[in-house]
Amino acid sequence: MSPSESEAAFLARYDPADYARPAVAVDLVLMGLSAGRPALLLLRRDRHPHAGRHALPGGFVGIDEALEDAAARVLREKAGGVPAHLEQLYTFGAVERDPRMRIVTVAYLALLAEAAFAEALERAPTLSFGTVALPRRGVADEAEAAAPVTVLSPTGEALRLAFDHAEIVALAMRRLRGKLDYSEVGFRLLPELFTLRQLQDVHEAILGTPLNKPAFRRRMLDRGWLEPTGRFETGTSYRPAELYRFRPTSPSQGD
Amino acid sequence: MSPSESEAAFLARYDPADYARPAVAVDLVLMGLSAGRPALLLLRRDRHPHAGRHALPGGFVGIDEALEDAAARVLREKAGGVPAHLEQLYTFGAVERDPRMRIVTVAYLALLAEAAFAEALERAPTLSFGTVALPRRGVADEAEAAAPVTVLSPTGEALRLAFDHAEIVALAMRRLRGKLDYSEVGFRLLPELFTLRQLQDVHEAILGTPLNKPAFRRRMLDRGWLEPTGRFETGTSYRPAELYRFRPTSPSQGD
DNA sequence: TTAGTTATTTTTGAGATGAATATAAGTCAA
DNA sequence: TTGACTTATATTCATCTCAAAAATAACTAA
Repeated sequence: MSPSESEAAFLARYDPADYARPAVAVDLVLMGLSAGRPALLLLRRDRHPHAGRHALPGGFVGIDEALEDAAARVLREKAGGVPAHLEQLYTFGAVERDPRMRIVTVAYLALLAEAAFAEALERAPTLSFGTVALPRRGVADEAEAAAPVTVLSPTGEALRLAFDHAEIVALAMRRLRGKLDYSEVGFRLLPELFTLRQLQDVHEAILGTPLNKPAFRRRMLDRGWLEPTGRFETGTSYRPAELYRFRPTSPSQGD
Repeated sequence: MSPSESEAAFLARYDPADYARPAVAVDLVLMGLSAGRPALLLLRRDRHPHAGRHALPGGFVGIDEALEDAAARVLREKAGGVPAHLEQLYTFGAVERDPRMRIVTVAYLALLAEAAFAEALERAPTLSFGTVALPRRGVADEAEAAAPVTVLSPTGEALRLAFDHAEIVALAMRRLRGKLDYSEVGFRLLPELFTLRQLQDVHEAILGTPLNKPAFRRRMLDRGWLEPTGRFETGTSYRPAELYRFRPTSPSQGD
């Protein structure tokens, strides 16, 4: 091939080396809050392998489909198209992670607001529900230790997850915790209008630890992300709190 | 299939659905320091597509090869087996990112100590060298803005990178910056024994900003990661600094 | 009107950080 | 040998952040 050959000519006879290829999939950690606890949406497998265990919703990536599009499609297919914040987590590629064949899976974290989470559970009756048991954020584990996460069924038994999905869920929790304080992920779990107490509840649920109230509100307000609406919550006994709205400041990148 | 069928029997006749699959590759950001600046090792492409541009070293993932193993293999093949810290960055899967065929690539960050970096450049004569021009860490860009990174040749011209590799390099820099202060990546760019001034130089090079010396040394020493050796640097004019060694405390996870 | 509960603000103190200064330890040149 | 010079290291002080506590405000229910 001469270097002056045109790019078009080169492409025309390009022969894609055909070695055996791993399959490429996406798996989604559909996370929301339920009764103040971090919760997941799972599918119970009724087939080999790992029949009877619970798995993350996922699907293969189409040959003409971008990774993000595949993740969005799986979200639509499995959770009925509820709105969610999607973010790539990590890619898992151990050789034996699926006994059927070699599958490389790109894990995504999908954050659903509480209403969307409940709606997904209604719309898709095959989805089941698990809460994440936090290993109690000890004092000295700031350095995101490899926290072994346990997923509990609504009745409180520990669920066995299929494949390496427990590892994926653990990573999702770790990522969420790590980003919570300096990114906007916390707001993705809330409705559009929310009180500072609700925001604090979300943070406490994810961190698994109580937070100082005045310090938390000052920090959040100083961030410049909160827009007071002048409206107040209703239906409460006692003094109603002001409702805020999330106002993203900069273009803000996902990681 | 009856649910009581044995798993082995099921696997025996499992027919892996054969849709067209994307190819899976790994690309490595080989990063080190050269003369106090962040630097990269690149390969100049002599073929279509993007002939003449510079690309990250990479390779396809074997059907029986874990992702990390593929990354380690590429490191061996392209950089002559120098030691490096390897860490998965992100997976890029846009449909048209390579005009030849659909390739999903898992990007890895490889950190080479200064000696290893120089050694790789010697051993692999096809590798070329670029420094990363930092867009000067402005005051208010703490929220990892999408910093457009420029890679410069040794003579100072801007290099054009192939494919989406500029994006990958930008992400690598962002990740490095983000983790620098609370993880051990800074030490991966240093030899086993180093002075506090060298450590500070590494941080300043990556952040692109000067740091307060006493505050920096206090912070680092308080981390508990530094083990004084009682030995001192030699060959310097003026007072020699003490040599320290990195001592990882906890098992410490990668991201 | 008063007790009870939660929202919000203010105050206080501890700890981390940045800047400046002081001291120590080496080389080099006279 | 001495002193100038340079850098490492230690100390001091002011500032800032943030947690904890206390005080105040706003509402409901009795």
